Amino acid sequence: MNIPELPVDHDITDQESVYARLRHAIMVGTIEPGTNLTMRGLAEAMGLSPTPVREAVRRLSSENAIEILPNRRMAIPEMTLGRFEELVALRVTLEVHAAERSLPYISDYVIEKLKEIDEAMDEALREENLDKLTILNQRFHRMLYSVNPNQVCVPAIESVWLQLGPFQRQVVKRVKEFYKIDRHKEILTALRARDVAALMNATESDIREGSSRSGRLVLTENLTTR
Amino acid sequence: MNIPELPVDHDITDQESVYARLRHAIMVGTIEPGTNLTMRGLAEAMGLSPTPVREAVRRLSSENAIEILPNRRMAIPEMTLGRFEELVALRVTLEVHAAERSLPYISDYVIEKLKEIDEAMDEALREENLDKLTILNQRFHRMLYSVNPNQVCVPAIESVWLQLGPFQRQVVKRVKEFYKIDRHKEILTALRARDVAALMNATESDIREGSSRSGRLVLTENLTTR
DNA sequence: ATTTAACATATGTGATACCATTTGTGAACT
DNA sequence: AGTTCACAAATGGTATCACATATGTTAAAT
Repeated sequence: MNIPELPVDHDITDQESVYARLRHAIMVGTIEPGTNLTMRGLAEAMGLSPTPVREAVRRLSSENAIEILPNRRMAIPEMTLGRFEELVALRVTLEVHAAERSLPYISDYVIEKLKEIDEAMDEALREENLDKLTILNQRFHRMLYSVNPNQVCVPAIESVWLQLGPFQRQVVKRVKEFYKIDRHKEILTALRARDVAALMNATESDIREGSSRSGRLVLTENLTTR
Repeated sequence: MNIPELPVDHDITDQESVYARLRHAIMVGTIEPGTNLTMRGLAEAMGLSPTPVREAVRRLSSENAIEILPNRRMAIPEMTLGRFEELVALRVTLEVHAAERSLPYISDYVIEKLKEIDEAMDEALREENLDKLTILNQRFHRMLYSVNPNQVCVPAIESVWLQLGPFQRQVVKRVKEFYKIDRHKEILTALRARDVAALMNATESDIREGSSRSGRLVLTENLTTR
């Protein structure tokens, strides 16, 4: 298993750095669904004792990113078609909600920042750098929702991202086949016009086209090939 | 501080029992907003070493039920009017979504079970047993959303409950002043009729009237008295 | 009397040790 | 060859200890 390192912020506890590393790895899909994890294995892989690893893993289990089996062993959950549909539906509901409640707080400065992220995404797409694409896409959405000063839904949204993450890698390869219209451009237009309805529409389309269709295809293909 | 004990399920780890106890205490509002917590304090209060307590507390911090301060100390977050409005709005969105997606899986058996819970709530209201009322209300909603076999939003919903919990105690006393129409009866009627629109409406009204109005009043009163 | 400095106490963090349980392996048996 | 049993290794769970940092307190200095 390959858990990418992350820039080490000093003055951070080991537990938090393990948490950040695992979270990142899961979110970009580095760890395959069904992978079994062990405290000691992870600890050794990161050169730490099991103690901080346990705390990080427990946190991720509470975010439903890691599944605790009845044997007290841990694994990255498998994806099923039913669960996938529910997760995408929840993602749409949560992100449309978050976008709607962010609009009143949007500034031209933030719109400019979002445009820059979107341009970087175009480049990542040309380079076919899928990890980068995933990260930037999440950054785009997170920044939008975070302009709401009392924002409370990003954690819930990220939990959904975490649950879709391991499955992401299989899906993202297909994105180019499906993602014809750039919905981020539509989101930006809606933001500039302060148009709630258009914003909600664009957000929903972005999510649906970005992963829903291709994800469903991958899952149904897997079913037929088995 | 008073952290109620919970029925001890054997074959459960200490970490999980601490987690369950703290979670329950927070959710019914036993612990006041702003309370400072310490690992060793909690450990001593529960007769355990700090290790399992740390893991439980970390999980709750990832669910935004416990706040980790920059000093590495922990506290139950204070409530503000802005955060409260956001939490209620998120609760409405999530629970309306969950209810909608549960309806197709509803059976007469479950409707009967829900009716029983609702009747127990009527009794708790007569007895003015507010803790029991809170627990039963949560059980009612959780059971409804859980009939969806691929359900993935209950954890997100419970995270919101956790964040509203500490503030709950101040609010729930007022509920009688505001909660005139029994929306649970409306929910049951909508379920029996398999009427999506009515179900979503009743769910939203239930949440709004159950806590939103009285909560906002408490918060604005606090602001003026300070 | 107020502020500052020094010291004692309390707290969070992480490594280690020990135990119970589970998993893995290999030999004996059918 | 397949199954079963016994033993070894691995793993999770918790307590304890050591260390660094933060907090609280007391005494000295202004």
